[in-house]
Amino acid sequence: MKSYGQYCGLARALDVIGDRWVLLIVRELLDGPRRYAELLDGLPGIATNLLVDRLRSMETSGLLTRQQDGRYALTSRGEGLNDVVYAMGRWAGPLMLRPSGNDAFRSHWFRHMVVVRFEGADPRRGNLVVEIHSGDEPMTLISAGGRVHMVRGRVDKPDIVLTGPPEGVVGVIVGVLPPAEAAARGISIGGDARKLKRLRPARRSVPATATAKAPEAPATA
Amino acid sequence: MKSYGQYCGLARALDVIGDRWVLLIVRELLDGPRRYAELLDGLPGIATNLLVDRLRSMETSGLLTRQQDGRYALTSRGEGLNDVVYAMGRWAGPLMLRPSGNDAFRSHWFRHMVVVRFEGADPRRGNLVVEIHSGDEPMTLISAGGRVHMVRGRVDKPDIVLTGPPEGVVGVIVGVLPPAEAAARGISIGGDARKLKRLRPARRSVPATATAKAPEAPATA
DNA sequence: CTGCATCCGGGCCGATACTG
DNA sequence: CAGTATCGGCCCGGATGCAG
Repeated sequence: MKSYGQYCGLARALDVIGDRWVLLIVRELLDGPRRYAELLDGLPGIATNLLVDRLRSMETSGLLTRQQDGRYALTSRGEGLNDVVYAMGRWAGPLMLRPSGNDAFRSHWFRHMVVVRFEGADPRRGNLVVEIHSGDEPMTLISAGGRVHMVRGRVDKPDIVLTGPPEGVVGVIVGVLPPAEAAARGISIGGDARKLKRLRPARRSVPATATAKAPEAPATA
Repeated sequence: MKSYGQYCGLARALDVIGDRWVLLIVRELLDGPRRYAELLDGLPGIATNLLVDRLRSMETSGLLTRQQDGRYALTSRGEGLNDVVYAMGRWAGPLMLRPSGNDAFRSHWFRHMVVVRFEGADPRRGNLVVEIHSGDEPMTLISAGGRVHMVRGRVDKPDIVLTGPPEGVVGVIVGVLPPAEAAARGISIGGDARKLKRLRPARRSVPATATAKAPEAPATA
C-alpha cells in the first residue's frame, strides 16, 4: 500500500498495518505460531498469493518471523498490536448482534470475541465452565480466579453446555440475550442457565478503560 | 471495500473502518466538527472524490453526521473510535523517531501524538506551559492538574518555547531526545529545559494498560 | 499434500480538470 | 466553497499450475 506520507502516529501505524488482511493475520497469530495451511484455514476468503505477500511484507516490517520449523510467529512488536486488535474488537461489540448469516466462522475466534468482553480480573466474578458447540470445533470458556479464559477443546464436567449459531452464543455469554429468548435464536442451553450471571457480577459493562479525553471536543459524556 | 465476510469482531470492525483514509478522517473530527475545506487541508494527499466518497459512506455507516451549518461531526459511535485511534498512536511510538523527511505535517496532529503519551491523570505531574513552533501554526502544551492538554495557538508567559522539526519536538517532549542533543536535531529550546522533567515525574513509560493476555499463548501443539 | 507462483479480470485508488 | 467527472494504474481476488 502506498504510504500516507504524513508525520502522524496514526498515519505511520496505518502505513504498516493498514493493508487489507494484515490485522486478521495478526489475530490468527495472537493465538500462537501457525503454519501456512493453518493460517489459510483461519482466514477464509484470502487468496493464496495475498497471504504470501502479506507474510513477506509483515516479516520485513518486523511484525512476524519465520521459525526454524517453518511456522510463522509474531515478534514482540507484532504482539504489541494486541491492544489495537482488542480496541477494535471492543468497538465492534454492537456489530456482533447482527446474525452471522453467510459469514464464515471459526470457533477459535470466540476467544477474542469473548475475552475482549471480560478483560481484566474481577475478584467478585464466580467460577464457571461453559462448553460451547458452534463452528468447526468445540471450545470451552473457563472463569477462574476472577478472570475469563477460552481454550480449544472440551474439559470434564462443564457447568453449562451451549449449542447454536455464534451470534446467539455470544449474546447469551455477554448477557444481551436472556436465556429465555435464546431458544428463539436457535440456542440450546444444557445445565443451569442462571449460573451464567456469575460471569457478570456487578454493573460493570465497560471495564474502566478510562477514555481520558482532552477537555475540548464534545466529550461523549 | 469488500466485506471480509467473517463473523468476528475485528473483521466486522474493519468492514466499517478498514477503508483507506477513514481513520484519518476520524482523527481530524476528533478535534471537533470540521467543514469540507478544513478536512481537505488536514488530510494532505487525499483526492477530493475520495474525501467525498468516504464522508458519504461514513455517514451511512453511522460514524458521522452533517450538521445544519454543513460541517461534519462525529456521532457518538464515531467518537467511540477514540480508543482505536489512540491504541494505534501508542503502538506507533517507536515509528515516530524516524525523521519526518518529506512527510506532510500539520501542527494540530501534535495533540494526538502528545496526549497519547501522557494519557490519564498523574497527581505528581507538575504544571508546565510549552509553546511549540513546528508546522503550520503555533500550538501550546499545557500540563495542569496532573493532566496534559494541547491547544491551538499561544498563551501568555510560556515556561518553555520549542522550535524545530516535529520529530525533534516530540522527542524532547516525551523524553527520548535529551535537551543537550536537541540542537543537533535542529531544535532550539527557549527557557529552562530542565522543567520538561515535570511532565514525566516517576518511571511510568507505559500507562499501565495491563495487556491482559490469556495464559495459553505459546501453544506448541 | 504443503507451500507457494503466475495469470488475469474487476474494482478501488489517486491525480487532475471542471462546475454550480 | 464544495463537490463532480474522468481516466490511468495498481491492488485485490479467484483460479490454476507446479515444485519439493
